[in-house]
Amino acid sequence: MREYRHPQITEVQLESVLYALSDPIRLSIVRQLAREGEASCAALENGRPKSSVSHHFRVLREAGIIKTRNDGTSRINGLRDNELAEVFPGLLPAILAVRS
Amino acid sequence: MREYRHPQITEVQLESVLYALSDPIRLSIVRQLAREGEASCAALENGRPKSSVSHHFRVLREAGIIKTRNDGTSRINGLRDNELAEVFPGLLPAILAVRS
DNA sequence: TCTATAGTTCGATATAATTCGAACAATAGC
DNA sequence: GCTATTGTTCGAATTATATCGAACTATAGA
Repeated sequence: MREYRHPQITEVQLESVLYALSDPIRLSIVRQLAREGEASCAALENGRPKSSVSHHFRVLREAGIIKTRNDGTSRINGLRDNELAEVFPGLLPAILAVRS
Repeated sequence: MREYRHPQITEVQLESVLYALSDPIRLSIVRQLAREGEASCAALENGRPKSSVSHHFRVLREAGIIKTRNDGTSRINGLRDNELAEVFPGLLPAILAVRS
């Protein structure tokens, strides 16, 4: 599959990040990535339809929160936490510190 | 007018806060409140229809981000920043630190 | 009491997001 | 090449949000 387009971290919008993280499913995906590091989409599906999960990954990716790379038939997702810390210092840690 | 219902700070949902702040108009209201302290709704209208602005204040209030009290014919709004810091430490400061 | 001021609420419309099945695409392994 | 595995994309239905005019409520002040 083709590569994804990830926004430059400098063009990431605060509003888009907040919106992306305001969805419980997406927030739980981000929490899981924070706990476990990288993960495939399948590892984060939790029984939901693949198309729905794929949609949420897209929102997170386009908001600049995760990066996705190809590995065989899998996509490996990871947080862009270091980059986010450059433009929104403290934001992701503050969110992840909240009891799930 | 009757009093508003404000959620207890302990029942405020992180997702609701993030959602409320993901709207540019609401975020700008919050930034303005952070800069100037308390303000009436009218002071934050910026030429928008009153009914639209009222809607955004409601979203912010129900999310637990602002408190509103009556003062004559005006409502005075203020951030619940101290309370929010108890449940989501560092969140609001991280958001407000971002260049508008 | 009359009028102005400040917001809320209602209702209708328009726009956007979510959800998920079905079809499709890309890779790995036999 | 065939098949299984992983996801993506499309399309359609449902749901949620935003927007804003109009009617309404509540208070202040003359």
